[in-house]
Amino acid sequence: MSQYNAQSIEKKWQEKWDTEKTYKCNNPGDKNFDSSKPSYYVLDMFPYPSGSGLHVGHASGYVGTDIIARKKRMDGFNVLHPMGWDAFGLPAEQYAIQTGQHPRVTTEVNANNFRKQLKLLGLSYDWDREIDTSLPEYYKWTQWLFLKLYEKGLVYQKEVAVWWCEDLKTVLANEEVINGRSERGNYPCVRRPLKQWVLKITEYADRLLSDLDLLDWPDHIKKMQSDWIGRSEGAEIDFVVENSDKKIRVFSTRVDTIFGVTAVVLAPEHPWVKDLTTEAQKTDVQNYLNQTSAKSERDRQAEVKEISGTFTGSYAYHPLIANKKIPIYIADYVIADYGTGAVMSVPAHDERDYRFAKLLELPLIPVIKPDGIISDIECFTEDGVLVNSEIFSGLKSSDARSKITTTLENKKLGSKKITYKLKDWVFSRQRYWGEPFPLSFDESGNIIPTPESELPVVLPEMKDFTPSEDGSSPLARVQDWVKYTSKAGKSLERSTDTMPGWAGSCWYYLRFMDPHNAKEPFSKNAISYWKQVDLYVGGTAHAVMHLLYARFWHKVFFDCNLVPTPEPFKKLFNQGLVTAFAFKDSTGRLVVSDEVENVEGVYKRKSTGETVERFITKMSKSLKNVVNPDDIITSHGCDILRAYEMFMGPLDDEKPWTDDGLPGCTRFLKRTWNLFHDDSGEIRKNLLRSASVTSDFTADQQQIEEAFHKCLKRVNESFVNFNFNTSIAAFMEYLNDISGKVDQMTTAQGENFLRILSPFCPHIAAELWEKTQHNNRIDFEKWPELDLKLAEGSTFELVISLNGKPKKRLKTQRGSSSSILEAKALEAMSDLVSKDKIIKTVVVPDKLVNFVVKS
RNA sequence: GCCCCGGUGGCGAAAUUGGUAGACGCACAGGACUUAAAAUCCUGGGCUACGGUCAAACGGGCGUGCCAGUUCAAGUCUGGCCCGGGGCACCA
Repeated sequence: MSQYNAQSIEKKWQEKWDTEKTYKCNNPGDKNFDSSKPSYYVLDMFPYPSGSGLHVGHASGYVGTDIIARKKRMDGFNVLHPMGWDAFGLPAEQYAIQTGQHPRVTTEVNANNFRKQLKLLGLSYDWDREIDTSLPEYYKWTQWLFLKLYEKGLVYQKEVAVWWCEDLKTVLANEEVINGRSERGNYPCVRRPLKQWVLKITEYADRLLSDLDLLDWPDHIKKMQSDWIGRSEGAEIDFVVENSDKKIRVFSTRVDTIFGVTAVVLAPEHPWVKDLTTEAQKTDVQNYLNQTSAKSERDRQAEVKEISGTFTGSYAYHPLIANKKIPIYIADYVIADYGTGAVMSVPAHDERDYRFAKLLELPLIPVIKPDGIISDIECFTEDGVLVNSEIFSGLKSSDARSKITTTLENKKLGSKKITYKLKDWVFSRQRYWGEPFPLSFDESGNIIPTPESELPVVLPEMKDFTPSEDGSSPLARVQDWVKYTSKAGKSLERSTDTMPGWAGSCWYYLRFMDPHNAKEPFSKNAISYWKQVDLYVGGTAHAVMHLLYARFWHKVFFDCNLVPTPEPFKKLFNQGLVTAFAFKDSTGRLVVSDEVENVEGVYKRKSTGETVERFITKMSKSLKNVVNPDDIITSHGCDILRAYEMFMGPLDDEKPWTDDGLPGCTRFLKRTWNLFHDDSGEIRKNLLRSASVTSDFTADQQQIEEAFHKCLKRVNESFVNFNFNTSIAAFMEYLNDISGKVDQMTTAQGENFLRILSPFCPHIAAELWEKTQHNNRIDFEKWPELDLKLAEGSTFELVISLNGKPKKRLKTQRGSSSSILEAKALEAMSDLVSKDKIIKTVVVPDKLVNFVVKS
């Protein structure tokens, strides 16, 4: 056999790895655990096993982490590289409902398909650690950990105006609603008061923000998190209402503008609106309230530019100006659940207040002047110098803020305050497919946590698990599950809500450390060895929700002494989305890919010949532009697909999939195969382990050695930023460099090449390793040591330039002194420059000589 | 509107601290092998209404979105602008 047959090699090795458990990762305490090795935990964001399976986009991230895991093994680490299923949650349930099956069944079928696909990619997971968040042996510990949050007082029940999605028949978290529509399915959502379980994530807001500094994460992700947390420093100020004992509390970051206040504005939902409305204004206010509540939340957000509001008839006293009365308004630009739901309106220095004042013809009182420059802007929103502000006039904005706040504190009319955009996390869902809460109610309505001995609270089997019309949870229909008698003999009723899909993923990375522990979520032993995730790779889609929630839970565990680190994911890397081409016609209607043909660079609809426009978008079933890795593996091979996905570009770049580059990688692996085989298809004798060794390198062997170290240098460098495209390029270059010299190649040189190839293309490397008489596994071979001298070579091309423009090149010994370089360059340039015209010479050793001449 | 990231050949892309722009591939063109094709191998290439020449070799000029600046030297640094992608969006 001589031809490179990817499929048979890959099948052989995948079966071997499976039965041999080559990539099994031992824990401290296990028989084969090597405690002398340091740990490395590299994790993919585990998938929700969808019905459509993996596409080539998922594969690129998984291949990337696999390359890193394999390299780390060769660097002598114990590598934890696991995979599992994020199986609970809305998408799984929606899919089950659509296909008329039970989610338990679809989840299993889909997971089987995913596992099969992942194995076809040759990924070196320890499959013994596979987990499924929807199995009782897993969610028992989700419930157990939830009770830790409960014990810490971080769980409460509250009647809150929550996002309700009529189509999904459930409550959604703030993070799950985008512009008034559900993130999943894009259905309209409305605000609705419902009693819900809520987690006090706001108690951790400050730490979630400041601990971002500890993390090696991409800046844009950190920024998205800090924007979401939305910390702002300011003050709360009380405005005493005229003829009343009420004080309206407002929040402002611009206390320095307080002397410019011309109105106090409440959100329409503010609880005091009714009380503050005078008889004369009653109709106006009622009309306005009707008008705003009729607007759906979505409309309110869409009409950002339009401002509206009305007068309540009441007045409040300015806290710092004696006897000055300020009118009280209501307006829907003020948000009820941010800050205090009320603001002091300073039209001269705030954009929205300005528009509001223009609309209602309120006066402008400028109290801040730009520092230095004269400006005639009516609404100046930046910091400056105070004017017209009694004793504070002349102060800079920042100084004025602290001085005025102190004055207000002394008068007991205000205080420093930090406000967050982050809200507490609405944690219950009125759906079936999730973890039941380990909480019950006794006859007087007290909350009774389920004792550990009675965990898990098993999700009851239901034939019809569709959401209820009235918004109550489907579990409420399982009466004999809801009502039960506790071991202590009390008759109790269970909470019928389930946890959101995020619950399982809040701690799965910890379970992977000790996945079969029946006594605890993870052992002290395991967590103190693995500590935290060293490298976490996934798409940017989870930048806010999953990553914020998991950090929150982890911090609670840290406070409970369950984990040794304050953060779960040390380094985060965002793999770029692999997109695909799609087509639309002149009316903007989508045209499925298989109806389109390329006629000399113009895309046309096959049936009509009409020109269509190509654009780039996510892969989706409906556009028929999903590319499945299985197909490429069948037609080309897994190693070829792996090499190509990496060769397409840096791992964090977004890129559209095309087949165009596949032939290049196919040739690359064929050439690799042929490197180890002679023309008759026999394995080359000089590369066998038993080949005789000569003491000195021939000239060719020396060149092969230099080419190898040049290649190794680039491959090593690609592990810094995961731009593995340059690794593949370096391999190809190596093959070009040594072509014609392969008869001379030594066994050790062949071995080294296979070693550094193996993380990228593990099957062909394993096969050639075996064929060259090695009976161990290449996967645990030591990664070769770089010899920088060899990598750079003994000579270089000296560039000689004139006024910065390269003119000549000279092969030169590396390490030559500046004076030698200058002399050589001068001699070489004698036909172009005479020495007396040179006004300056710049010499960069091992690089170039530049002569500057007068023009 | 605000914030972040990016813009390099026909295409995907590469390029330490500023120091040979276009590595490595794809596609393309020419050649070798072949009855032929596939496969394989070799060769070529940024652009140029410049000089040169029958043609070429060769030489010049211009080139990393645009304009300016710093520098002996700019894809890389600085300022302004244009385009594309992403995030946030009445958060007081």
